[in-house]
Amino acid sequence: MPVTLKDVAERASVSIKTVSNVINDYPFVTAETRARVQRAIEETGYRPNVGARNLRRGRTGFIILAVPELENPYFAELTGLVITAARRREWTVLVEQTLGSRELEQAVITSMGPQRIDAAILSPLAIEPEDLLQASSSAPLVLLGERDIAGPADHVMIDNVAASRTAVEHLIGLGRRRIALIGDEPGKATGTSSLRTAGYRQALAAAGLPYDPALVVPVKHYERSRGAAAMAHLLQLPEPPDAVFCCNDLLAVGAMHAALKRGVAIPDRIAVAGFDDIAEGAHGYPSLTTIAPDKAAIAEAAVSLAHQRTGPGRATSAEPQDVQTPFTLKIRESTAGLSR
Amino acid sequence: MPVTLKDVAERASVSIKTVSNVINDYPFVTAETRARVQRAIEETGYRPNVGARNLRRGRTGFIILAVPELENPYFAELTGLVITAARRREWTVLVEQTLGSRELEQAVITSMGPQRIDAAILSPLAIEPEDLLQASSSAPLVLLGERDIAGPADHVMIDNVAASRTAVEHLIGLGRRRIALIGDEPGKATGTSSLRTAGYRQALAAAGLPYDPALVVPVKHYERSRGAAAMAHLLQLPEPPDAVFCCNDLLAVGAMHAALKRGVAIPDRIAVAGFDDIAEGAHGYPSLTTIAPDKAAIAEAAVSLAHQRTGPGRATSAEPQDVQTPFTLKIRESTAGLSR
DNA sequence: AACGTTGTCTTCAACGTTGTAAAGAGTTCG
DNA sequence: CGAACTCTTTACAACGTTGAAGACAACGTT
Repeated sequence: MPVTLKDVAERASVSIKTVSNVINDYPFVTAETRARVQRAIEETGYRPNVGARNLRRGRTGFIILAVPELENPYFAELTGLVITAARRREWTVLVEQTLGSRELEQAVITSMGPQRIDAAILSPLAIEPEDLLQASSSAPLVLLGERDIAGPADHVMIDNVAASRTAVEHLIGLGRRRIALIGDEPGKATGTSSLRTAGYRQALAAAGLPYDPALVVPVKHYERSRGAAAMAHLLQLPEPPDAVFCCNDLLAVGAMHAALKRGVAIPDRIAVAGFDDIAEGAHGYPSLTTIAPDKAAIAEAAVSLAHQRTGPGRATSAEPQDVQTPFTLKIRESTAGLSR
Repeated sequence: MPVTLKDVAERASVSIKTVSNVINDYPFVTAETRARVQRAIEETGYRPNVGARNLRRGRTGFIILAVPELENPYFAELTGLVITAARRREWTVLVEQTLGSRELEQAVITSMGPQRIDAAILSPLAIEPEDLLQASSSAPLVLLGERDIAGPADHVMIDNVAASRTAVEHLIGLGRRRIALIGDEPGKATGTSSLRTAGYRQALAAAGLPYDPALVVPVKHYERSRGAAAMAHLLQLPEPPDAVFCCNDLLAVGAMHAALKRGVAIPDRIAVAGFDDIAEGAHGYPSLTTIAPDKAAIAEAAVSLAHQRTGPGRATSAEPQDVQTPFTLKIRESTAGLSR
């Protein structure tokens, strides 16, 4: 039987409300009663029932974090950071996996889950701009990723174009001239892949290198096996590339595996760079050069935006806000070479 | 403003309770009223407030899943599976990271988190047997891992001894004779590492191979860098091993990296086997031979046990239950060799 | 001495839901 | 034809909490 306010109140010989007042730091309680109540709380081991409290207060204390899948280490890491950031604001995180399904993402933005929530943070893959408009009436929404979709949602992002340009510039700086890209998604005009592809093209153009569509390999899904297949394809071209920029680290890991399996030395014959900075890349063989978004900053910004929207002054900032978080380029063996 | 029972009731011109009755499939409702209420529910878009419902029902609808860290892909994957299994039972999962801290693990087993919970599933690292006894009064607890700790908790496990014995037997079957182990934890008499070490010793003994303590490398933490350091140590021995069994895949990945970096061919000069079957190992270079626990079965069993304990007949099965889930050995390039 | 002020504590109602019990409307039966 | 039954719906209270407002005492002010 959990201890309730009633139990504490009886033990301290005060009303339930006085105990509540002590707990909520209501000022007009004598030091004497406060001490007595405090003691009763400790003796009984009372802990508030946040469910009941939030019912009364008209909030829920929950936010949803919806990511494509926890199996992707990038999202696993981000999830851990969001949980930590949310706790600082007395929020409990409900983790949801959308598996890239448009329906599941719609369910998140319209707050259709079983639990009521104060806000939602979504890392979108499949939703379309029109989905976003329907969601206006539900809980505040924070999207992770560039604002290429108009709609009533805050955004947290890194500058994907600049980041991928930085990565490709690094490859060019190494003297590479035939640079491929793995991770284009031809069907999608919006979304991460199009931005990263744009950065790739910008870097090529700035260096006066030709854009060769044969070197841009589309993938269906950002997972290791697709990266491997893409690399296999590139290696059998008549003129294979001397460097590959992969739109995320999972693709890069798969690509490296495929290359090594065929005896292609990395970075000697092909340099590889990725995006996300997952631990797997840092500790793989060879270790992976990559763009490292500041994941802690992303988590903190997302939770903070959600918090602002749910606070009392939410009317004031009706305009959707954008927050840009920093990134760095981490140069490792897959481009810089092995240090023996 | 969320829709409540009251809104639906007004629209259907019935009492709140009748709406509740319809929702809960109370049999004595005429088809006519039921239809009218159903329509009102659809028109208003009513969705029950599970928080209020569970407050009234005296349950919470939450279980805690506490894992060391989501960054470990094994736990990330397991977490996803537990969330799915819990949803089938109308449970919402609260994910907690213990980071191997004894205090945080204690907090889980004594239900000290902010939210009330119906049950807890813990993958323990640091708690000691005595911690478990204190927890008897709180929510039902399911532990992931062998019952080497007595206490009032259910257990879900694979046969760690048999599993590691299987892995080492595989190495022996390849003709390896100096087989090292990475991942011993000398201080801990209980826990995963001691069981896996035991399986290792059994396999050696069964094959008539000597047990050489110099080949058993302790680590502080099951992470990639520790595996790399351990492998570096093994390679500089006067008589280095020709195979290594790592107590988990992260250690194995780190170990392989360290070996490859030094130009040691895998599996030609050293074969490597791991434990956990994380995706990273399957797609790394070379791909990792490993023990694959049936993670879906673990998740399902854990949630199912928790469910039994919270059901109405909880008194009947006062005895702690153990469930053993299957595993398989996945043979890949790190022992079988590269297929070009 | 009557009054307002201030501080301290309590009563009451409500958040959204469901279990209990009772009320109302037929039906069946002795 | 009243009693006993069945079916259907409703009123009420309660889960644990907190905001609003009230009760009461002690105090200072005119």
